[in-house]
Amino acid sequence: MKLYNTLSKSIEDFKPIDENLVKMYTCGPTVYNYAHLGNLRTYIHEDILEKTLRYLGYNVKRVMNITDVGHLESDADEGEDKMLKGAKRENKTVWEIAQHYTDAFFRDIEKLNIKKADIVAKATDYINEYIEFIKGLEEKGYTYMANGNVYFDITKVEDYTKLSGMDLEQLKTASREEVSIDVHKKNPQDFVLWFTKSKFENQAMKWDSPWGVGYPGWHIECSVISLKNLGEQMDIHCGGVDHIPVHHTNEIAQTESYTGKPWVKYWWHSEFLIDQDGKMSKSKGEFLTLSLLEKKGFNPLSYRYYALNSHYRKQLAFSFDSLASAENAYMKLKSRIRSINDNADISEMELSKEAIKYKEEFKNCLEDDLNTANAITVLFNLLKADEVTNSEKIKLIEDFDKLLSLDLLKDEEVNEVHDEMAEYIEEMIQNRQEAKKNKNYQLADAIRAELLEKGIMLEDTRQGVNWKKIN
RNA sequence: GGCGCUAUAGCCAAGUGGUAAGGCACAGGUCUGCAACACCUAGAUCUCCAGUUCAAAUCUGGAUGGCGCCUCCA
Repeated sequence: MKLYNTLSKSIEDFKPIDENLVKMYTCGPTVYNYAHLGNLRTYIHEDILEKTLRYLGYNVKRVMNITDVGHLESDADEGEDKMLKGAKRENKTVWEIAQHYTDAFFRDIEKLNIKKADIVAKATDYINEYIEFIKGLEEKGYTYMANGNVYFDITKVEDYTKLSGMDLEQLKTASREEVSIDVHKKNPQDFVLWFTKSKFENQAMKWDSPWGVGYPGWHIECSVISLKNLGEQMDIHCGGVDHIPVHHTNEIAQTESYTGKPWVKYWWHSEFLIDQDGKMSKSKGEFLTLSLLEKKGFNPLSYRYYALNSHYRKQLAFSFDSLASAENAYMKLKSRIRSINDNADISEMELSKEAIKYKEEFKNCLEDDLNTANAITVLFNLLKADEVTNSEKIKLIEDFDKLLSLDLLKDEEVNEVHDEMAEYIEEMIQNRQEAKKNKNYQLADAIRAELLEKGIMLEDTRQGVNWKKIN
């Protein structure tokens, strides 16, 4: 399998450290608000990555953190704590906020058919481990105290910017004006490992530590949670591109300083979903959520289809028009599959050479740095293929859908109506057929119009009359 | 101010040296009393300029547009 590695800035052959187990870490959500569509796009592609590895026969152990301890707006200890801000807004304790949005997150990913990570770790469950970790860094001389906070000294690290490829000298001299500067830092890139100074009187999340009562810095959780659950080295670390220059860079600095070993073999980053106004951002306030899509009548899986139709390393510009077009395509795809499903004999087990060719093509697309758009094209080509039998098609679609997770073979119960209603519909159809036979088309059309008004659409097919519920 | 990504038909989007996948929408057709469904068919020389090459959307240089990062964010 070929995979792009941010560390080398090139596509590499994927070879896990231990061939029997792929260790994978994915940065999870900060639970002070709902996940937005951009966040979810990343989780969809991470899901594809994990499922592709499993599809190719690897065992995978995947860890995801839930950030439930407050992040500040910046290391300068300014702005507002996010959890606290959420709590104030909704009149709840920070713990309630965290629980509420954690639950909402898992509901969202379930609707999108995203597999839950094997291990889901809450940041607040690892406080003692953070303290041990910071102590370890302190003993090795990587830290300093200033203004009550414990800082990591990046000048002690060789090649601090190896992931981002940025030039530290340039960063020093040319920083944007709006960025507030923490005067206590020796170097602008130094970051806080443990805070004891907080401007927020009612900061609810506090723990005792050798440096005083306070709370952990925001980079530390990913390092410690991964060390605890995956050991000192891992294969793939995932996240959004925004994490490259700061969060992941700092994770590498502290983790490799702590263990003295190279940490992550492949860094995997997903590009942004952008809005008409640019990047979608939680802190901007207004943002698109999955439940908003549902309110507008979209199927969550249409969004999954939409996301899979583009590449994870390319920005995607979101619009309701293109989502609607994706939903249309997705619904048509499902209905085509349903029509072949009706006359397929699934008991047949052996796949022909022709059918296996499609399976290979599908696999090749995913092995090519997760080219999901082309994988879907293989699916469309399969549907059109004359040389493949219907039962083989169904078998292959079942196989593909283990990965795509678009419920391709699942029939929605769109036609669920009361028995009385069903009887009524059948009766009306009979009446209409009768009218048609008598060439009374006016009556036939009137019946069709009447049913349509009740939300029932008729379809005259070669096999007979079908009806379906709309809206 | 610095770093980086990107530009393909009305829309979404693959393709990274050999003469443009796929989907949606639209149009034409088959079917149908009509409509819808389904099926078939048609449709772009790849932002612009210059260069490398027998050959470029695909490599190089430049221009222009869009976007991201350097602040918490996927």
